[in-house]
Amino acid sequence: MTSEPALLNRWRTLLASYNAVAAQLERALQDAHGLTMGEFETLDRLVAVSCEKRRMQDLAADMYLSQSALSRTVARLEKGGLVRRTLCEDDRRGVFVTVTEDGLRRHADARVTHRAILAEHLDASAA
Amino acid sequence: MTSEPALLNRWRTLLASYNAVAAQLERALQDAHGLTMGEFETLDRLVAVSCEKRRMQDLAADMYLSQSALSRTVARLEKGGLVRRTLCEDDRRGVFVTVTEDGLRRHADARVTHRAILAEHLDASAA
DNA sequence: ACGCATAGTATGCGTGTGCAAATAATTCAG
DNA sequence: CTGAATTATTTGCACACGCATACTATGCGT
Repeated sequence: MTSEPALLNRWRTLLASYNAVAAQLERALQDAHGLTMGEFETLDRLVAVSCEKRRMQDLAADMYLSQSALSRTVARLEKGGLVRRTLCEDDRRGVFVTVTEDGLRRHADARVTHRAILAEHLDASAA
Repeated sequence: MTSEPALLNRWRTLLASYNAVAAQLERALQDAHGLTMGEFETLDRLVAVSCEKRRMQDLAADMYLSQSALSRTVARLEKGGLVRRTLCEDDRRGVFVTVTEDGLRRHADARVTHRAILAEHLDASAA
């Protein structure tokens, strides 16, 4: 059990760190690659297992986004041609999501920016 | 200088911790007190120096919110009667913000919820 | 006094989000 | 085999946010 003021302190630190980094990330990814942070994180997770198709719910599982937000995020990515949604034949309630060639390229580019921002702003706001 | 995978790891952790706690906080504060996280944080900062009036810009300084967001947040708080905006006589460009009696009460109530959520969810997602 | 650059706040606009309800497909009781 | 309960995803809606811009008030040079 942690003391109350210590908890508050940790929260304030977390809040500050997160917002500092997130703001820069959002801005940089948007300006340089036209991607939301959520869109990039989604791509990042998809690419990590690009060998296999992933269902929406699998994606949602280790994402901080709500199901509805994820649905729309994938929709945007699909509209941009970075991702494809295909019906799951086994269980037609499910939807498979796969990264396209374009998606792979955009992700590779954005990844550089992403890492750069982390290196620059995550150390600065370290705990 | 930190290694690249380590940075990524720290970021993922930060992301997860923040979102876990923030989501619960937002929900709890909203359900129990009709307050946004931003509204509560604003109140919290105002109450901390309730002896003195604070200008918008002073508030903005140690807040993660943009100026426009802060402006609207204070506007909402004012509409709810938790806060009062008065012109700064010295420099009439500035606006002073003060907490009302109602604001103090609501904050005191919400503070309990706030601390409880932190205690419950901040340790769980500790680094 | 006048105009011009600057500071402090507020507002129009578009966007992403979460919640709750809707839709679509599957499973299971009877 | 039919209808209720369940799972997977999408959509209607309202809201908070950031950016760029507009608006008001100071300060300063002339």
